[in-house]
Amino acid sequence: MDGIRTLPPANTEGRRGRRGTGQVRITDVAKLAGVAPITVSRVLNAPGSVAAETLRRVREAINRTGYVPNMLAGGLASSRSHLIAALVPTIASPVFQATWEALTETFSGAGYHVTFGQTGYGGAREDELINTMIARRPDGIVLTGIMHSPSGRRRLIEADIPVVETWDLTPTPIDMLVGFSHEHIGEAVAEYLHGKKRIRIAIITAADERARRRAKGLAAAAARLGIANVLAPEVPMFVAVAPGTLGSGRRGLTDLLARHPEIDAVFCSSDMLALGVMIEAQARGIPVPERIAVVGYGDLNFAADTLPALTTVNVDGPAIGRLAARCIIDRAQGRSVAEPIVDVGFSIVERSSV
Amino acid sequence: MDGIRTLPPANTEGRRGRRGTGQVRITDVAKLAGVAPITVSRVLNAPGSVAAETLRRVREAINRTGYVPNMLAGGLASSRSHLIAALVPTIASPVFQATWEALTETFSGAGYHVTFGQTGYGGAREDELINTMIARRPDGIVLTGIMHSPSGRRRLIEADIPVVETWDLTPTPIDMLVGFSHEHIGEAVAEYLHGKKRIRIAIITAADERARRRAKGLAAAAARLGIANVLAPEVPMFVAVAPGTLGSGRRGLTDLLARHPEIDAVFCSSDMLALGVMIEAQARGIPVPERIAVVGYGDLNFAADTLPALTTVNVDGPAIGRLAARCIIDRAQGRSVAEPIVDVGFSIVERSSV
DNA sequence: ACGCAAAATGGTAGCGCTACCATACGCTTT
DNA sequence: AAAGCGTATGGTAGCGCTACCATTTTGCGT
Repeated sequence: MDGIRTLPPANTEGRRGRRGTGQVRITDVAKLAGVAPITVSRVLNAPGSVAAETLRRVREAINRTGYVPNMLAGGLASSRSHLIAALVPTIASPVFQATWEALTETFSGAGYHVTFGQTGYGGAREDELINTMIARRPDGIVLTGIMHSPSGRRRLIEADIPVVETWDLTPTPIDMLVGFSHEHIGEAVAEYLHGKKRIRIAIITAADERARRRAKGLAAAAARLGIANVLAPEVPMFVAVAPGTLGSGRRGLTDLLARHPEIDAVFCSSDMLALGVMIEAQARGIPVPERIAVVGYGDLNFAADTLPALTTVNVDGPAIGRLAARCIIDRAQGRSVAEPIVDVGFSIVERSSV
Repeated sequence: MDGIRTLPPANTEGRRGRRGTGQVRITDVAKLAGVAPITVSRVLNAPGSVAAETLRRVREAINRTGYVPNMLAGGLASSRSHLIAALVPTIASPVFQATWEALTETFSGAGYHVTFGQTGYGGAREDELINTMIARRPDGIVLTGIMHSPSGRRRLIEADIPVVETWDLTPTPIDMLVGFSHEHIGEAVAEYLHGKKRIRIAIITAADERARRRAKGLAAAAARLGIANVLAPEVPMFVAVAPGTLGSGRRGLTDLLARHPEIDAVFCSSDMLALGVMIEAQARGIPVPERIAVVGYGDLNFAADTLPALTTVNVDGPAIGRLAARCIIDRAQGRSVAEPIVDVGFSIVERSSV
């Protein structure tokens, strides 16, 4: 690939006084290529505006010197850091994985680097994180969920950085929004299970704000449909620490069965919880779906391979990532954003656990 | 918390010519507090060197103006970006999750922000990523696995940035190293299964370099122990696309059973694959561990809750993260690193699937 | 051949911050 | 009282890059 040997840092002044890092600078490349520094800058940032022969000479000088641009300096000078800050509950959650992947990919293709900040599920460190992120002057900020804290909202607005809220819906976004309604999901699942003649629906949910809203949506619809409040006034619920694990799914079913032996369906706030429920059911010899139906959320890559295959709620994660990135890229390039609020919807994937 | 209203950007020059972002700068804060800009800088970076009363005045001015430091400028001036670049195969893998969490946490406590770059499991984009990372002048770089490409090694060395390779072992690291031996894990599992009288060991592995080395270690030890080559010359193996999923675990067992019905143990390159194997066994009515023993890798948070509970290999991920961060922090603060090469080892967690 | 626009290149002056050294002021030491 | 020292603060000059405008060169129509 690059058989050319790298030249030693050719700055004649040795280590250049006491400051700086002694690395190759744009002026070193410029000298070697016999052009002005600004021309090297153009080769890197707007090669279309440079003559072919100059382009060649400069590129050779770049290879020879092993020059790597200093984006701190570039960002300071141009007010464009080519950095995107994404605030997420946790980086590793499989539910968001596809979204962050698509987001990163789309931004990457447009020359941006995405950096993640983890707020934790409670969103406790959100305000603090917003500050450290703004300090790096990102060209855009992607939020998971809508921003509630007024001080956070104010800081984001004052920073004058394009913001996309994702994975939720609100009539009053800070700026742009790509998401879907968690309440609607709960309602749709209630209606779906009602259609399958289930009348004692229970919920196992992680202590996560959006999961709770799905639960609320289900409870409301269940009451409206006249189910789940025949024997008990409310939908039986088990709340686990976020993020939900297989183990908490098992414990959830155990607990629900002890308190409400009559339940005939469980809606879980994640597929992992649902898998736990099915494993606990198996351990107890309870047939799924005959005796108890199970519905997950997330449509993770294992959902189709469980025993029985898991019926779950699918959200088009990659679409959220792509669209969110698109919003910010458009805005950064001065184009107006066609649809600043997008509802990507959801679907129930019917398999064998209901 | 902050009931103080934020002042409007108080720069008298309006938007300050055509450049800049029109935001609050350190000089604005300095003017309001009646001190020199450098004193504000000290309040933020070395508060111990500022008198108590000055500290108070400056902090009040910071709150009043809503000042957020510009780290691009600060990093350029001080050659310290307070940024750490971590190159990982994929951000979302549960196997690494605890490591990246501990890494981020440790760095965060020392005032650094960790930014991730995803190389993909093949490490295809590694070289390219190294360049874009170096362009941001991080104060340290954390690699997953050891760096093989000579051009990558050269660039990292020339960039003169502290580097820690993790999650693997080599006698010739670029700089520092925190990891363990994948070959040893394979050998230990072979010996463990041999001790349990298993003599027909098979492997289900993702197409990941380190997973392959664990497999090799197992095969070598199996041959040495005189097992697994009685009927077949080699250890039966099923290779799945990385990262391994529950589904590929199921398909792996199906395939192995068809080709080698005599197998009595399976070593999987991840707990998720192992769970798939156990589910497929259940679907076929094959008792685990009686007929087939299953060993996973990763000791993920669901391993104790599967049916039967999964015997697996545990690696102290948080320790790797913490130690790697410590190495770089020590180096950045000019301290010499006590142990530049650390082997954190591993352990086999015995549960019920063997 | 000439004028004029477009294309290519360069000079200068910052971007917002901190390193470096200088200064001012108290307080102790001899 | 003079000298010396430590502490707190400030002035100046960059860090390495790009915006902005000026200048030079080229192409092209008439």
